[in-house]
Amino acid sequence: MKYSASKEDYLKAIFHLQTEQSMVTTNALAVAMQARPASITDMLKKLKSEKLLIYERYKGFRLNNEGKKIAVQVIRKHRLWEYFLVHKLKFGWDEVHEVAEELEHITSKKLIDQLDAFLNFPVTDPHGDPIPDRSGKFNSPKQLNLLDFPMNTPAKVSSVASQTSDILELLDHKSIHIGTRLEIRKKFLFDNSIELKVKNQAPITVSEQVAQKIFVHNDE
Amino acid sequence: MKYSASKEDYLKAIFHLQTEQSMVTTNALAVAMQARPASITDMLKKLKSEKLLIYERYKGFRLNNEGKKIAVQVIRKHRLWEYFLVHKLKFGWDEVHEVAEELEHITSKKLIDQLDAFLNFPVTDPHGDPIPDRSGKFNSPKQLNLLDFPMNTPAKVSSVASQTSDILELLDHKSIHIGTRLEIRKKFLFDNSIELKVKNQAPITVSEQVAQKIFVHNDE
DNA sequence: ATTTATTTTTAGGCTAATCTAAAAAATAAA
DNA sequence: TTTATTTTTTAGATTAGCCTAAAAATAAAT
Repeated sequence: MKYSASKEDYLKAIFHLQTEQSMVTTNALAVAMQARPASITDMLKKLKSEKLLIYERYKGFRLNNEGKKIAVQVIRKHRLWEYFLVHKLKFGWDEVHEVAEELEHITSKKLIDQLDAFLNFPVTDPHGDPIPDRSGKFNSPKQLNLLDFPMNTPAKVSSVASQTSDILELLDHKSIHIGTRLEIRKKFLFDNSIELKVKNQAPITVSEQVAQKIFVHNDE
Repeated sequence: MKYSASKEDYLKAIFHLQTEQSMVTTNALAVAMQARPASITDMLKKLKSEKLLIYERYKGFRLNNEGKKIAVQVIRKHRLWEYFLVHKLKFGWDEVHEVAEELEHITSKKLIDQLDAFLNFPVTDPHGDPIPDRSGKFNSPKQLNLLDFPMNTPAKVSSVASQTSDILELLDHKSIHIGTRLEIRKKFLFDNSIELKVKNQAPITVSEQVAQKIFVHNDE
């Protein structure tokens, strides 16, 4: 249950890649890890023999549950440390990444749980990315129209579930992009349209069809 | 100006050993590092070629100024993290060492200086050992009878220079232990006895013989 | 459906930090 | 002062994580 910093970095990188492509390729990981493809293959064999991922040569790979669990814990540590650096040590949000890359490999479970409590269980890091809780559950993105957290809670756009130029044009026109912070102001039962407030803008309304395509997460 | 965790550990261990014996031996370091003597010799050659210590084969070794400087910075980091763990994350003083062994190798200078400020520039770690400041200066323990800092400055017992049961009984009776905070109230020139104030206690007086055995450091 | 290009893997090396076993130097003892 | 003991160093391996260069498998193009 103890992995080298390097292995943890691989698991984390694979985790991020496999949310985009369900099968990850050697080359993609080589780019992400800034390493040569041959090195990736070496490490894949080790991670496979430790039963952290499924992998068949020439066919790509993906984490299994065990691998995901570890990756998520590393991500949790990374984001909690970033939060600590910004909110307690007065770092700028743009200068915390490198330091967190080191801190995320400290192994004490107690350390990270106490840190979490000390920080009051934050749900988003300084870049707005969700911080998984100690059981590994993310403050997971939800469709804007199905949002269950209360009105006026700050939310942040994490993805758009359609890449058709029609919806992108619409969102672009309303200045809604990945990362945009917004709040729900009102839901109209008549047509399930939603009134939103984006910072420094007049309130805008989106239809149910649009809201279905926008994924947001809690961002308090 | 960047050294591996392993090298930092060697420098730190040598630093501690050379306060006791001015020339450190391969075997002594092997014991301290829990490694075989052959491994020590290997590393000594590397550290020598990096100009961190003086070393002649078969003759022992000691850190030069550059080596000491690095060792002290590692010790500073270790002790600041211990302080953080105890005072902010509610660790017990007896469970912080291992975690600090990892944290001390994080390389960001800014991190450690911001942490220092966040903690309000503490001068002693949870074990009562002095924390060097950012320039590397120690708040070093002094014999209670030779104390040069002003009256009523809070001081903290860092060690007792004798383990005979006679003196331990006396100190125990007066509730003076390692870690006890006290202030000097008065020095009597007649017999060099000293009047002390320990928190929540009536003032007490100790003889010169006792004061000589008590080492304290500044603890404001 | 071959040929060509790309991707991935294998084969063999390198470095840091460790180890064991054996040789050499220093120290202690007879 | 020679011999024995202890300490230290050398010599040669090992492991993790990376590399380059070449071979093998897959994918793309004609």
